[in-house]
Amino acid sequence: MPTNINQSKTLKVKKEVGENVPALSDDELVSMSVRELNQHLRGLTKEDVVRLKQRRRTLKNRGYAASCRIKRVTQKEELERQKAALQREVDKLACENASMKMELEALRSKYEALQCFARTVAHGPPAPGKAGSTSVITIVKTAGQGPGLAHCSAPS
Amino acid sequence: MPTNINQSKTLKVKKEVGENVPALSDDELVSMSVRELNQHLRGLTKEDVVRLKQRRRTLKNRGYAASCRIKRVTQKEELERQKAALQREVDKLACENASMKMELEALRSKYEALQCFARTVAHGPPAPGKAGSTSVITIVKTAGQGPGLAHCSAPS
DNA sequence: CTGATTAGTGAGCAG
DNA sequence: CTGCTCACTAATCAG
Repeated sequence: MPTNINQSKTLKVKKEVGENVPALSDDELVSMSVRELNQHLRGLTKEDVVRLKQRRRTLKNRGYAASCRIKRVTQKEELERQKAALQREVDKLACENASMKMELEALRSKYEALQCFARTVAHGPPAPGKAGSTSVITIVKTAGQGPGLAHCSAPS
Repeated sequence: MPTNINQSKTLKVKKEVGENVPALSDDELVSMSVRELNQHLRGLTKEDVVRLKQRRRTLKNRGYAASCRIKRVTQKEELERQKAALQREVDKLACENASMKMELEALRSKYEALQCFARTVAHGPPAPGKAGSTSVITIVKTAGQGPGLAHCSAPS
């Protein structure tokens, strides 16, 4: 609203001064180089020159303020984006962590079972009771792994 | 600047109308209940009432704008705070993850070593060579753990 | 001088 | 009406 007022005022004044000035629009004025501006400034009252330059400054400021607002929301969005990415990474790591914890526990069980078995065979070397050793191996196999124990359990 | 201008104008007008009104300050006017305001409104021109109410609205708006800006920066700080907390959690989880990975690998080594040992004793039950079994046990002990293997390795 | 930022202001929406 | 937010403006800062 105040912009329109200022604009119409300025246009009026310029039309009174002379019709060779095609009543610059805001867009024209704001996107004009300093050199171009000086060309349009020829033959104007010192007061009009000041007025026009001030209008240009105001228009420029309007754009700066808009940029500032856009930048503000952009930065905020960027922050939220980074936050979301970090949250995803936390979830991923937590998941990996949980599965590794399970894997570790399973391996510990297998290890203890194998330890039991080792103790058994170590204590009774001359009499490898088929029932005892086989049962231990069976339990171990259900714990998860295959090749190592399977190979180990193979009767020789 | 425009605020001061408006203020002085308003004060002037009120002083011209009557001296019973103690020339309300901005703070007084803005922090006044509607009931209190109505008391101060008695005996004023309809125009003055409108002017005073408008000034109050403007002052209120000034406060609202300030609140809005404070809220904006507060929210931004909160976002950054949360982001930092998530980053810390990521670091913590990544650390845990790495140490668990190492633990898992160590346990796997121990497991394989024990597997080797078990195979050895299973293959040669009647001749438990002290050197062979002891050497395997020694290797396992360097891998990390103590009690399980130590107990297992105890010659019986 | 140019561009960015801040506080104040009115418009306008939501409750 | 109250409170909040947006766009605009002038003032002011930084380069």
